[in-house]
Amino acid sequence: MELDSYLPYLVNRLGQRFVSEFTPSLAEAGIDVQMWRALSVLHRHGDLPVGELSELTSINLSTLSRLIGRMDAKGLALRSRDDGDSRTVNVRLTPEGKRATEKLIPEAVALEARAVAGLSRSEVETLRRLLLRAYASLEPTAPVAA
Amino acid sequence: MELDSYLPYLVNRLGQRFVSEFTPSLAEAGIDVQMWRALSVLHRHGDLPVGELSELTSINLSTLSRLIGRMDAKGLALRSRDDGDSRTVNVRLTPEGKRATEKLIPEAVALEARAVAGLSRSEVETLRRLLLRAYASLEPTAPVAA
DNA sequence: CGACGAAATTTGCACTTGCAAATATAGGCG
DNA sequence: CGCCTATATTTGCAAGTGCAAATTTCGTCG
Repeated sequence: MELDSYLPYLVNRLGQRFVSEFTPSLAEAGIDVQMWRALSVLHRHGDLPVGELSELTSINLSTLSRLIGRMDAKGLALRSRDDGDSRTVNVRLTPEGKRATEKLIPEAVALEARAVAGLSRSEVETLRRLLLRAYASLEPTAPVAA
Repeated sequence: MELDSYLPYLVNRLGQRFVSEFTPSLAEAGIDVQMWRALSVLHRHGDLPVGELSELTSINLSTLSRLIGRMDAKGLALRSRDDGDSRTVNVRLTPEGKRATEKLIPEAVALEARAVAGLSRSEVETLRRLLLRAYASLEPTAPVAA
């Protein structure tokens, strides 16, 4: 195995760099990376059940459950039992959560811009598409030729 | 910000999927993801000072220090003060550490293969190159147009 | 040579994490 | 309607994690 061209290595290394570069911006707002992930997904998708939020953020369910507790305590998000199926708990951003998220977006955009500074527009598009395809290809539900 | 095409999101999501898909294989060997990262980098590079290992694995120094302790306890790696500069501690795989790593490589390769199953050889190459360039572009030492 | 600031690593501490077990609610069946 | 299994979420527990402070050694300057 050639580690230097091993895809999981390259991907996670870049991911970690995104994290460590963004952490300082978040820290100013008293937010950590996991919380940012939840906030940005909720901002994009609106109310979500805990389980779906877990899938969309790739945050472990039990971890997420406690994270939501912290977001609640900070006044950034709320829980409410679903009307239809009350096994389900829906999470929603508070206005303050929305504001906090939007305040961070410019920095997030700037970070991405910095990462792709050396790439052409079409290279960026290519990168996105390939990441999406690799991700889909690892879908746990239907990946292997069963 | 369009989250669904936001690069840090796509990258970290794929990275997390690599992790969660590989974790079971590792668990059988009593190894966790961080330990695997250290093992594979040491396998590739040979002896390394803790600091360099930290950079190459993207593992926080203090975390890594303790991780090395665990690897030592498991008989997978050894520490030794550097001959030249004894502030430096070098980490080395034991034969058992090397064996354990090599035993896992086929599964790691298979995972990568699964991820790129839908991509052509040249698309995979493109993906690698773009990841590398984005990574380099975020180099903390010389990134911003100062 | 002894003192002083820099570099590499480790440790104290408070908090987060994931697994597995527990809880809460649904929905189907006799 | 009550019971049993499945689904959604939370919690107990035993680690793992990162920041900042402490430790160890180095290299230089007076």
